[in-house]
Amino acid sequence: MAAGIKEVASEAGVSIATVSRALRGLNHVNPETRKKILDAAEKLGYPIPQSSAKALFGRTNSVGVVAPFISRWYFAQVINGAEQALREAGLDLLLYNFSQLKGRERLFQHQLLKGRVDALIVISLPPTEEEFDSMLSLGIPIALVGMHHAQCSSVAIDDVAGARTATQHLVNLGHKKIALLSGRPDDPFGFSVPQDRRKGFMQVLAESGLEFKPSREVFGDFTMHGASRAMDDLLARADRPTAIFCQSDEMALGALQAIRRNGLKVPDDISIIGFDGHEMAEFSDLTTIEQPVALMGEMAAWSIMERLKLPKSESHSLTLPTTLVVRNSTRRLEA
Amino acid sequence: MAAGIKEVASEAGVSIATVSRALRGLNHVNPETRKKILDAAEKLGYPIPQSSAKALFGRTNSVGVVAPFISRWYFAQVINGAEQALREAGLDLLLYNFSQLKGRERLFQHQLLKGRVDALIVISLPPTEEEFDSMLSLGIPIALVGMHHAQCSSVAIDDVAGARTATQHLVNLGHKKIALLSGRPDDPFGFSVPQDRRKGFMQVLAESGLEFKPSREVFGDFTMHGASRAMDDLLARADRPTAIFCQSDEMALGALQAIRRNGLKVPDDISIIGFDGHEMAEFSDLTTIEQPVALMGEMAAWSIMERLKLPKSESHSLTLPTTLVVRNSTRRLEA
DNA sequence: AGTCTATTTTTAGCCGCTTACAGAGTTTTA
DNA sequence: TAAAACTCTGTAAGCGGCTAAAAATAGACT
Repeated sequence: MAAGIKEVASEAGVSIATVSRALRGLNHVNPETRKKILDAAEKLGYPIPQSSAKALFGRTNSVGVVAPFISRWYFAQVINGAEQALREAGLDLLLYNFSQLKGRERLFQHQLLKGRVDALIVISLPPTEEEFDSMLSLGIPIALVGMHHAQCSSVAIDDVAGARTATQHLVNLGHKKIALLSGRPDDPFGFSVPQDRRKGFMQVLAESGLEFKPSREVFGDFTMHGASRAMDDLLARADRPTAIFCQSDEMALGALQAIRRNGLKVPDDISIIGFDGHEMAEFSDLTTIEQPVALMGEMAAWSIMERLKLPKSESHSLTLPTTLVVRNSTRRLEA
Repeated sequence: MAAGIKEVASEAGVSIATVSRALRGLNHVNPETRKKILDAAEKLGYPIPQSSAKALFGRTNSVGVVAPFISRWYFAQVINGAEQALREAGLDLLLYNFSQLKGRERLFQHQLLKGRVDALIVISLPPTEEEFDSMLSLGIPIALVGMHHAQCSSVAIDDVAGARTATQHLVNLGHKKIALLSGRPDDPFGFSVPQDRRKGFMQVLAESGLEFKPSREVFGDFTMHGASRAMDDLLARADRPTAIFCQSDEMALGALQAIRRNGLKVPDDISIIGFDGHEMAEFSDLTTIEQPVALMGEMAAWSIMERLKLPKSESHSLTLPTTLVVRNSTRRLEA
């Protein structure tokens, strides 16, 4: 039942060491001997070397994926992409969710990773420098998704550019009173995404000679609920905007509902554009900026797998393109 | 840097064994000695014993979560719930996705789990009896989510009952021409969900003396895209139904879009009810049958953790309630 | 045959931690 | 007061597989 390397060895009539080498395809093992060993392993149904034992030598054969959320669309997609690539390569995926944890605890958790994983994929979770050092000190390859950092590989999009495209789209349609639906003003995680998307928005507004009124920015917490409430708030204010840029599709969907609830029509009364390329955007006919989310997970996985193979290889930052997808939630402002 | 149990031992001036005992709170350790050890560990920043070494003794301190998809809403929710509960208990979560794999490969993968995990949570993935035996032979606690099986714990809802409630709701509103949006007719996974929900639907129809026309059933593959196409198909047929029961919210959302695209109004021209309690249902004003998805993940985790503690404890099946949530996608049929 | 490589296999120790067992010091029991 | 019973700590043997170094085997060449 519990066929270990030992049983295989005695079955094949060789030593454990020889089995180990044979099974891993190392050289210095006679083809005949290897065949004998392979047969023995087959016969005994010896699946694979127990990984926890291998782990004692540094190779755990698994990589950790760290994310602040795991059921939100964006994160689930990235995780899915990474899982795909990792499993194909025979690597296991350890899932770490840090949504609840703060400060020291989070730091402590990084210690938790010690010896558990060969590499780390960190999704959109901006650590403090201190935490980052803690992670780097693990001495394992790290790939970031959705953000960049000088000291490790990363895959991300250009959020500023994406936001510029989105905003420019609204400006091109003749909109002048453009609102912004942001994340939380007091972001507990310190994400750079809301800042970057806000920056792109502001840039285009400024370049177009449009004034930005603070009263046209509301905060939706990157959730549909939050966005829905924020939108109610915005619509209640005087001088209603004719268009709105939402920093995420999920917020846009929440906003959409609020707009309809308030008796307004999209895009007749108000144009709305999202950001992300959420599956649901297509079905809500939402104009948006698409980013290749699952692909980013895959690429992050490939990146660390390459570093795992060639420890010498350098870390590199990739910036993937975003695409403006125009649907029927935005349209030219009637004169 | 690499503070192991050894360093802690020499720092505290005791043997490794004592450190091991002290750190794990076993008895037979002098309080003073324990304090000395704890201090030493703290000082050296010794996080926790390296788990791969512990794994050599049977406890891997991690549980596997097996699912056919991980980015779909339902699965992501369950995984999230499970992760929550597991992390709280200090257990790691290994994610296994089997969407691509078939037959023997899947079986082989189960072997992969050997020695990697202390327990297994299997989400809505109905294995063949053979595969199931393979999993059971791992000799570890297994909890099923979304289905039941005689030989292990499970958490699920009563899909038949839920479907009955949904269908009854439509019948009560006076609908007679009720369509069904199912999964795939040739389900590659053999899920029981589509069958059960179909059964509940059929039961109520029969009990209400309503005839079911095969031409009123279309297949949406449990995706928005599939549902959208299926709905186009259905609407093109003669004798349009006045109501439709979708076996999942995601399909309902796809259907909703198709209905609107075809120039019809919900609920004026057609009533639609979904199933699951998808977050998006609320924002699309979709009547649905809600099930406590994340909770099911949590309960599955609790269940196996209990079995991990008390190996003697029996496996139990839990059936959680579903709730009809009425929104504005269904309404009384005008006479 | 004897010496030297090249190739293949075994021996032995180790990875970091657990745990049975034993030993030393203390306290309870008889 | 000696024996029995605890407490606490250390010793050492692994867990299951890896790997450096030693050993054995096989050819090749003087």
